[in-house]
Amino acid sequence: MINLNQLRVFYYAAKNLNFTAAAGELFITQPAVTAQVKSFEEFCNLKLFKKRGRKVYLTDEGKSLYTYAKKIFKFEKEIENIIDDMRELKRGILSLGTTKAYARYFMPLMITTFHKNYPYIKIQLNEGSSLDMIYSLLDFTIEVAVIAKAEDNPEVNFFPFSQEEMAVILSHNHPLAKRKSITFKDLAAEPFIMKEKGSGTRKLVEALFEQEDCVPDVLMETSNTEFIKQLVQRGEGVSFVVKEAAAAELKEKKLATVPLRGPKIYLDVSIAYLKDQILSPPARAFVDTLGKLKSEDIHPMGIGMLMTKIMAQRRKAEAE
Amino acid sequence: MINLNQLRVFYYAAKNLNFTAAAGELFITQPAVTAQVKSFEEFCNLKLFKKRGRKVYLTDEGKSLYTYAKKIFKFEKEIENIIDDMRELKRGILSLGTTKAYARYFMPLMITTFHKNYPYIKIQLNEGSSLDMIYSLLDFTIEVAVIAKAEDNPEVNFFPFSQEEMAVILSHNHPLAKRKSITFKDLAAEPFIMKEKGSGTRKLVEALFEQEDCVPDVLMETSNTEFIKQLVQRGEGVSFVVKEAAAAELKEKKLATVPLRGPKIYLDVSIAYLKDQILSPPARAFVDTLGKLKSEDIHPMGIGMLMTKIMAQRRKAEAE
DNA sequence: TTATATTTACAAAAATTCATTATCGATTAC
DNA sequence: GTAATCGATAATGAATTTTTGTAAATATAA
Repeated sequence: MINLNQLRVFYYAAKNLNFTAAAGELFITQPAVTAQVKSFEEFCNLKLFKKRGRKVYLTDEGKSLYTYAKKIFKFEKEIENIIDDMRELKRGILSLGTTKAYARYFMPLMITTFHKNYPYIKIQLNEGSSLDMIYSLLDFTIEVAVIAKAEDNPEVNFFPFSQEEMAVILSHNHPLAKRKSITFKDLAAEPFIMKEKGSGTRKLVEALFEQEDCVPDVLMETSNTEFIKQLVQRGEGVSFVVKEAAAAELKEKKLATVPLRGPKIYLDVSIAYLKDQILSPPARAFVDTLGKLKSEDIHPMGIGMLMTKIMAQRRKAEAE
Repeated sequence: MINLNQLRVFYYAAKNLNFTAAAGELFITQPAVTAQVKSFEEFCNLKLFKKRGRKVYLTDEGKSLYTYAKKIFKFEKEIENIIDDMRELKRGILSLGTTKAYARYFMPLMITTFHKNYPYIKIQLNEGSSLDMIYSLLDFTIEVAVIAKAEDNPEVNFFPFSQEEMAVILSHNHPLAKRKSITFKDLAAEPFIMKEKGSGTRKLVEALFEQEDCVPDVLMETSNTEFIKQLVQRGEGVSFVVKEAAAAELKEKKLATVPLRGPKIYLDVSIAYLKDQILSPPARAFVDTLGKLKSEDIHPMGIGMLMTKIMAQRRKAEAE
């Protein structure tokens, strides 16, 4: 195994053909160069320099080694640049995970914003239920997840980030659609389209039914919110979803909603990442970006408001 | 400047994804690996490994660095091989210098013999007068010269190697050609074709004329022995050359020779290289090869005898 | 030519880096 | 549940590297 410190000193000495100049570049003294070159020559069992008066030349052997040493120190310089780039977020990978709803309604904007600030960071976005994403955190597939706190996990930190208003959705001609307000007891009598296991929404729905001492009549369960909306639209059943996810259909009167009796229901959305895990610079930057949005405002704030806010910030930024 | 020792430890740790195994490969203990990796991470200001239970993984940043570190240590291995090759004479350059006469009559055989023993060593053969070759030694163009000791030089070591018999050459119909023997006094009366300045032969000739208190009537001087022989053959003058260099013409009766009165005259041929200069392995090997030939025999021995001897050795070697 | 500056070599001492031992805590495998 | 595996930590000691201070040789300039 070569002593690469000796090789480095040899390289600088060979480059300059002057030990004193090499010492200057290496920020050491000249005797240190002499000593290291000597050690390296002894290690190689080869003379690498020949001296004539106070001038220094490479032997043929020295020339051979120099051409290879050059390559090594070219790569060293590359590595230094890469380290700097990674530190300064000019290079890197951000592995995110989120739920389908967020992926569709919120992440695109969030990510383009992030990408504008950090244009050299590649983004990998994984989708799945909140629980899936927790597993992905645990097996290092992703570093940060934007999910509902579907299930607590001792190894994962959750930082509440936003609250999404939920809404009952019904087909437009559904009998309940005419009511002023309803309760979960009412919903228990209807076929219910439930989100899949591991979903944060499902956990919330189950809790709400239980609160009112009733059980949903689950017609089917799926992870696909688009599918849920279509089934509800056809009058196959009712469901309870993030309001923003059905905003378009509600506006276009394809779906109906009725307020629940009592306070509005929100789905807590959190930023999640592993406990005791130092985040990579890209992940850190992403979390900070989200954190900044949150800290400046009062809750509850859902996707809709956040989007409005982000758009406003971007317009402002572009105007400057 | 990266601490390449730290990079090496990182590389082995990343390769194994196991600090203890890396320690084993590096012949150090595991705490040393932990410490070096930690130092390197601190230097980079980046986390390079993530740990889950007692398993270790690379972060994305670690993966980036690993791909580059691999390249560095691939080159390190190459350098190690080159060093070994150079030490073991499986690679290298032999820069020789010699006179035209030797280059033509002796070196080809000498070099093919050397090349058979050291097939991977490239040979660079320079030609010139003995003095030219001394200058080439001094400016590092060549490392070893096989020349006459035309001029002593305080920086050059001369090791007598062989003695070449000299001969007066005359045109076949030259009046002196009929004599039983001649002296330099006789030659002083004839137009003399002299070798160029710096030539070992010239130095010898001048000394011999001086010994007999006369000066040569120099018709012309040249470095080209072939040219000398042609001029002599045409009867333009006489000359004094290494007998072996005119062997063919003498045999074919194109040239005549007459013995000098007194003992035979020899031109001393030496191996020369710089004083206090450690020879490169190829040069060392070449000098040793010549040295071995010399030490086994009694002087005087000229090119002709040496050639015979080398041929005999080679036949013997081939028979084995 | 002499004086001056430059450049490498050498030796001893100082400083720094590096590795080891011993131990702990966490995790995994049997 | 026990033993084995693996990485982290701290104190100690060894090895390496660097510096300081000269010396010797040789260019450079006056």
